[in-house]
Amino acid sequence: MCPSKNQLETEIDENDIIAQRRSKLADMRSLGIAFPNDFRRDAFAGELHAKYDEKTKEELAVDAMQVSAAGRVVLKRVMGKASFLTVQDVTGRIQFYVRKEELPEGIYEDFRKWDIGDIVGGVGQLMKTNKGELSVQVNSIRLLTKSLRPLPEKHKGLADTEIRYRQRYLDLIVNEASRNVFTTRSKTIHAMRRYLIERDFMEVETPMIQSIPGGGAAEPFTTHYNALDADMYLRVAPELNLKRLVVGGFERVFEINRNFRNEGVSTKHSPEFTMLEYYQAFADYDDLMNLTEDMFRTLAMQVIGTTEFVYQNTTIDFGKPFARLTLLGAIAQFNSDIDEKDLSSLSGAKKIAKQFGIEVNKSWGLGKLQMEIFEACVEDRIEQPTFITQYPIEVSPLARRNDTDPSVTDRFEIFVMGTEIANGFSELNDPEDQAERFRQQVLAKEAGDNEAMHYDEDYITALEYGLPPTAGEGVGVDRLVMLFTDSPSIRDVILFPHMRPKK
RNA sequence: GGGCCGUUAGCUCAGUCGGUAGAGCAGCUGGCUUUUAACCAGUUUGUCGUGCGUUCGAUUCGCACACGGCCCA
Repeated sequence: MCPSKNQLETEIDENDIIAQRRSKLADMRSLGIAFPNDFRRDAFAGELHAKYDEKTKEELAVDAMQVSAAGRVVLKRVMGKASFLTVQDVTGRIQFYVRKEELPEGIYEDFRKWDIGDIVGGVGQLMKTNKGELSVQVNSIRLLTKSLRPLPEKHKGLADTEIRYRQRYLDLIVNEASRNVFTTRSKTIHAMRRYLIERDFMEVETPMIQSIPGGGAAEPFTTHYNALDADMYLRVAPELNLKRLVVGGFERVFEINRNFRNEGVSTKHSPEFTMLEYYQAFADYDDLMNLTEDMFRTLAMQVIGTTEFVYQNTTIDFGKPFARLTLLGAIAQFNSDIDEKDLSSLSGAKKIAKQFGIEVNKSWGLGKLQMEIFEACVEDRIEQPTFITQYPIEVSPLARRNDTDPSVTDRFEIFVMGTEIANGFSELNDPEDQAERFRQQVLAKEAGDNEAMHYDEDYITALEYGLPPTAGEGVGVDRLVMLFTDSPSIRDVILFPHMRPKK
């Protein structure tokens, strides 16, 4: 009989270290339960340090506190009759002091064979060593889970980005900085949720699988829904459904969830990314800029404890009022040789676009040209948080027209360190205008723009029932976490970034 | 999709102007009852990413491919 593929792979993957550990596990199996689950702890490393680091050796000796702690062995210093183990749990590291004479007969000899990476539990007295390190002097120690594979190098850790992403668990075991990134991510999302709930927003979940992908200019992933026998899409945004909910009377809603865009991968783009999207009735884009500014400031304080932080060697200040510039004003401000007037005519804008080496597509209107020029000569250069407003109608098919200048919308995006962090606007609630904008999108799609939107008839119907005056915004959660954690790549803040399957 | 860089022991890395490889850590053996990346002595481990080519000989040179990273579109 041929061995299965899995067996083959396992065999190929084996080396001496794994074989030795597997043999140790076999010995454990022969003695009884090799993977026990009856050890209970009453202490965590981090709490022990927080509570007792200040106590002296003598004070601890008088108290003679008994604790039981558990975790993964990350360092060991074994001597003939006594040893020190550094054990890591979810809160940090605590040292175990293991003395042969305090353990039952024969246990110390077994213990000496345990490996770095094993999960152990120990019970004993809290004490301080002569060098002042808080430790648990164990009178009972058990191997709770045998680790068959050697951990990465104990000091330099795991550096190989491919392994860090593919085997994130290893990265998390070994690299404290990586653990911190993901706890910061969790705190950010928690604080965001609390911020909105405190302001009477209701959290909702809307479909990931949609028959018409809407709400964003992006190419969707496609799939087939067997039970309905229908081709479907993974959503590119929850926008249209959230606004349907506002039509339904939920005047403040938000969703923190994944969006999927079948597009390029880069340090700033992941095809599967997390977005906060929220809608507030009886508010406009100006209200949301104010809310965004306050929310970002609040999150920074709550999550990293300061509104001033360093991102890739640049100090970012969320404490000062965020700059606000119109799209055309920003282009003019960052390029002293460009005048807003030149940007306002099709011929002038084309000329400027060509100066920046932009390949002008014939189907582009003035608005698209202006957007391209902005991206070419402003976006990357914005460092401190800056709202850009008044985006052209052509590139904002769901946003409300400005009352005084109908060629632009009441829309903003906020940029930090050359990256768009959020996009919001007063919602277009005129169903007839929206229908016309959808028709323009369909024309663009037919002309070959894969990112153009579909015509969503039901959404128009919803608007015809009446969407109250509303503003909404999407916030790139991953990108915000990148800022808070000083991470250069979006993959660094996603636990399991997509990788090409290994062959 | 294009450009550049990388892939060597379980991990972190060196190296070979072409003669099949080393260090530290981890592992193993021995010693050590307050260590701190413990220490001391000894010791094991590699399809040098894959394939093809050039060559007497390729981990090293060339080409292709795979995977990853960064930049650009």
